[in-house]
Amino acid sequence: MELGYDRASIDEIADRMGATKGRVYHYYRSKTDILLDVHQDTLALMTAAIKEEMAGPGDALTRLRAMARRHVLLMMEHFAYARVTMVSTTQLDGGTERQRQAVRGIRDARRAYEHMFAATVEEAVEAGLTRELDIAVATKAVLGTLNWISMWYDPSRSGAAERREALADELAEFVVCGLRRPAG
Amino acid sequence: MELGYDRASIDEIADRMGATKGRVYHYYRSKTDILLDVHQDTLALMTAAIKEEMAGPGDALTRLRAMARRHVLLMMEHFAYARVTMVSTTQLDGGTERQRQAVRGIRDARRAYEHMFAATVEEAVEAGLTRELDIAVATKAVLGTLNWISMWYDPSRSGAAERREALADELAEFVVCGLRRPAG
DNA sequence: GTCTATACCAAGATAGAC
DNA sequence: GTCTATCTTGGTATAGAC
Repeated sequence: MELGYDRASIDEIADRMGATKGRVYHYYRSKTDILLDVHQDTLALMTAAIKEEMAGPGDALTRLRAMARRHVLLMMEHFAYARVTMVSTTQLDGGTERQRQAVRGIRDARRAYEHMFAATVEEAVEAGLTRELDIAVATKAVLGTLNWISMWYDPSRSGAAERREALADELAEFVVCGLRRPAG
Repeated sequence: MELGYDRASIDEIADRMGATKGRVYHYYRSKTDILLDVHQDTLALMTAAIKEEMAGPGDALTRLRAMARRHVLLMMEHFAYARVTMVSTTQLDGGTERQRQAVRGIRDARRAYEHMFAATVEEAVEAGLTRELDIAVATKAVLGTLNWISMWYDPSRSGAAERREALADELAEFVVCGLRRPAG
């Protein structure tokens, strides 16, 4: 989270655990495997939560708002994971076959995650709740608003639960308004 | 753009120039200096352009739309620079005093850049053009939508000028709608 | 101004004692 | 399961010929 993948050396990681390399390598075969694990855990956690919200009550825009809110709250709550997952997405590449397979799995999981948002946007469009828009681009816009949190949120500064709720509400409102058909 | 800062070795850079290390080090004292230059050039270019749009005609939301459009078009046109600037923002740290000073300059320039958007959002709020919102968060939301392009746009795939214009319009519309006071 | 050759070091990974 | 010691490599940077 603080240093990025490349700058975070195994020695540094071990230091923060109050240990040495040996311990790290007892649990992980390689540095890449650690990163892959972080991605998998984060995606699994967030996918489960968003799937829940997606199945909730209300029309498509109401559910999209709930998904956005939840997404923001999860990112803030698990900020270290979220930030790593966002920032190092493009750097995923496996050396061994096992790792390449893991990378493919992660890419698929990411696509599936984004697709939950895209599908809900599409539903909103078809229900006539939105202005005229391109579904793919609108989905990127929504996720951009939400994911960009990983670039500016500082958990040590605004970590209070109420503050997080307020941020989540504000950003959810922004994306819903960005899509919604103007009244009248 | 393709590999990120750490993975892009000087050897690789030289290769793509059809040269060797020697040439690179003839023009740059260190790898860090190359990155600092990319940041400075990008910020200078974009700041000049957005300042223009900011001084344009129309109310605050109209100008914000123009700024957003221009921001998107610039990011796509200078995509390699834009992507590097976004992705490596947090990795800027200077070893020498000269570099630390450059980093400070870049941070200030970034703040000033963001402030142009924040000031225009504030103007829109004060003119009563927006719904009720937190200016700082709304500005982050706007820039998130726009900057997230650096994570998904593929210039080799959708590089046609009309396509770029359409993307810029779509995203600009999204952010304006995200802020605007609902009619009625 | 550009190259080759090389110094030098940080960091990933392993071996083996305890 | 954890450590220390060590191997190995890739990558930044420099020296100096052309």
